[in-house]
Amino acid sequence: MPVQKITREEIVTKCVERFRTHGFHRTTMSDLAEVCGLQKGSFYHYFSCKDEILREGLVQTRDYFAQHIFTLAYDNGITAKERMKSMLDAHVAIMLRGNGGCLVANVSAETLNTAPEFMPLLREISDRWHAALTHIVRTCREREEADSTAWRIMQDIEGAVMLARLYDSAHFTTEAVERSVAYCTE
Amino acid sequence: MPVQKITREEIVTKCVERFRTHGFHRTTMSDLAEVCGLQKGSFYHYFSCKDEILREGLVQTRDYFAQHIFTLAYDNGITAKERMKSMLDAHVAIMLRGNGGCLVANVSAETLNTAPEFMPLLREISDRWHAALTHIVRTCREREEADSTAWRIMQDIEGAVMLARLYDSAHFTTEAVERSVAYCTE
Amino acid sequence: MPVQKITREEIVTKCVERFRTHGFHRTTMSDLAEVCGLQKGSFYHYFSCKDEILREGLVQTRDYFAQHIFTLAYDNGITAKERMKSMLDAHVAIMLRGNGGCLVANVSAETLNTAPEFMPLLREISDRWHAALTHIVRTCREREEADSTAWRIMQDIEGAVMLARLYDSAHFTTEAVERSVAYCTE
Amino acid sequence: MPVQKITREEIVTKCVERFRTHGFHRTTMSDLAEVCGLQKGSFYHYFSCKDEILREGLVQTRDYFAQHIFTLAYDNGITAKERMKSMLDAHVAIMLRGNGGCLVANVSAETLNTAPEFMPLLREISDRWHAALTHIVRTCREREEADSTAWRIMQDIEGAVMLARLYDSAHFTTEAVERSVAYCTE
DNA sequence: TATGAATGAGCATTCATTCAT
DNA sequence: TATGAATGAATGCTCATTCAT
Repeated sequence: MPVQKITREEIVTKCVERFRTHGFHRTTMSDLAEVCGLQKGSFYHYFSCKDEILREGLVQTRDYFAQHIFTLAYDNGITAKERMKSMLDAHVAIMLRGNGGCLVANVSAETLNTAPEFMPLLREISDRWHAALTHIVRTCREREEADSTAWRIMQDIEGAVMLARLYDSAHFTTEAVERSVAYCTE
Repeated sequence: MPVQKITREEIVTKCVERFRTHGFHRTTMSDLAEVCGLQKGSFYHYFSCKDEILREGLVQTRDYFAQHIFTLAYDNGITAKERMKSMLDAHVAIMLRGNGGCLVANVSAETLNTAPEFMPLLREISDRWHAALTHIVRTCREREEADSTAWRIMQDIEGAVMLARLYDSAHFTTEAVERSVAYCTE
Repeated sequence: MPVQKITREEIVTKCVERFRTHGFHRTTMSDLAEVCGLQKGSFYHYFSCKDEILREGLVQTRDYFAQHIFTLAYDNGITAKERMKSMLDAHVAIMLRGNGGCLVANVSAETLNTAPEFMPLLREISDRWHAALTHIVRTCREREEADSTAWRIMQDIEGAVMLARLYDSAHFTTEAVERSVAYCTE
Repeated sequence: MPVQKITREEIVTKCVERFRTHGFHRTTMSDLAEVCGLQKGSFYHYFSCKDEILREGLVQTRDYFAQHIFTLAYDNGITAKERMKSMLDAHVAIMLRGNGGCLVANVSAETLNTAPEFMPLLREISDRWHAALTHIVRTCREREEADSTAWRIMQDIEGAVMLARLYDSAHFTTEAVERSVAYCTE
């Protein structure tokens, strides 16, 4: 029996990273094959089509963030400020990797009007980020204000990531994180 | 000669709008032809390639914003608050048209890593927006603070537009504009 | 009335020269327009199609050679050697111009199997060259030998022009002309 | 995987034959596909572009001639006359096949001024032919004379092939071969 | 499961030709 | 006569997908 070179999960990870940095439509199945060290034809044993790879990539991203990033918001051992900083730093680091930007923002830009089937997943990732931020901000704000502050932070970070890519400078995100941390009094 | 059906400027306007709402790579020359009421081949009388249409679209957008949107920042007859509101309202209205989002953000997402030749134009549009915002904020803030506040407003608006598309709701942008106006005291 | 910028004859001259140096199929109507300082559409007032330009170019070439090159063979004031030399020198100079090669050879290569309608004209030019050479060689050879010597000279010259282009060196033609002159024993 | 219908080598053989008989620019990818019994798109598994097919065709031709035609010049078992005759007969038979002419001459005519990247390969084929001819002629001539005689033979043959196509008659080549054989005394 | 040759619809682009002015 | 915008068929090429092995 042939050795399984690469797991389905690893394939999805590499593909979604390529989508994030190079765009969905600009990435060919050949690109994905090369990135994964597979042959083009082999992909169709794992996935029925290119769209499915993106769909699964979004699912994996949603779950990864839920387990490894957004959980930082619920760590009761540290202060709200500390949680905010560690969570956003981790998130931003992923977004800036390879100057690729935010997967949700990029996929939204490419698909919202032409392939709306990805919208629910994109919203889900976004919703969970919002929930994590709200949870942190609730330590020092009323429910309603915490809710809108969380959106505001998301907007600030997303805008910062966009500018960080455009101007090739991390200071936009650094300051956006600082501002976000500052919302947490105490 | 056959009557000119459509001016070069009109073509660019229609094409760039298509790029904004449907993405550059997802838009085919056939799409553009249909949008403009021309045959595919006729495009090559006006432009040497698809990239050139985008490039010219960005130039046109830059100039349009410089003349019709960012000038609102320099209107001395009204207050800073009023200028901020009218400028951002006009800008946001364009971005939300057809649920297409921000041209600069969308084109950046699609091309920054794969076709960096568009970066200078994208930055130029962004720079001019920043200059206009800075000019307004200077009425009530020191130079340095005005500068960083302008970036912050841009991030807030860009993030708001992204969320407005994703959630199909204008309240993100409405509130971002309100917040931006509120930076202007008096 | 608009000034006639360029005569039909001049147009044909410039076009056929382009065909000779760049090939018939590699030359576009736009190329021809540029070479002639005309607009593309204007060509169709002079010629019904691209093929017609070539056809007329071959006719013009045939007549030009008959009047200006091959007549040198019939100049009774000078020796056979001198006639051979002056005629071939003039002919070769035209062939090597712009490293373009022999029009008849080039058009033959491109069209003989795909557009045989040009064959009669190509043969006609060739026939007249052969007749001129035969006339010179007859001064010192029997009819039959003169005839075959003329063909032999043509082959030598055509091959020399081909090699002169390939190796970018005129010595092939120089020597072929010398050999041809040497056939004439006064 | 689907059985390989045709080897890369067979594809190149069929394509280059088409280029020789119909010209490079007059041959479309659809023509090549039809000739090879493939779909247009399938070609791009083997070659990156049309030019590459020609390039490889020239390489294959160079190697084929080196192994099957020019080697006849070095056969010590037979006389120089016999070697000259067998080599040129084989060569000419290939050139006259399908009334296509000489590949080197035809490709030179079409590409020397517009796509000079093929020149080195064209020269290489020509050089090897010259070397083979020189080797034969050396049996009865001094080095320098043998060298120029070899060029002379090439010119005679190339010119003969051109005329054979134009007049649809093999007698030009037959006599050119006879003349070439006659250069070998003894 | 894995391959990679093959597909065929579709892409950006070219170009000879048309035609209203 | 001259234009040049417009055409549309055709070109070289791409790419997601299929499938026999």
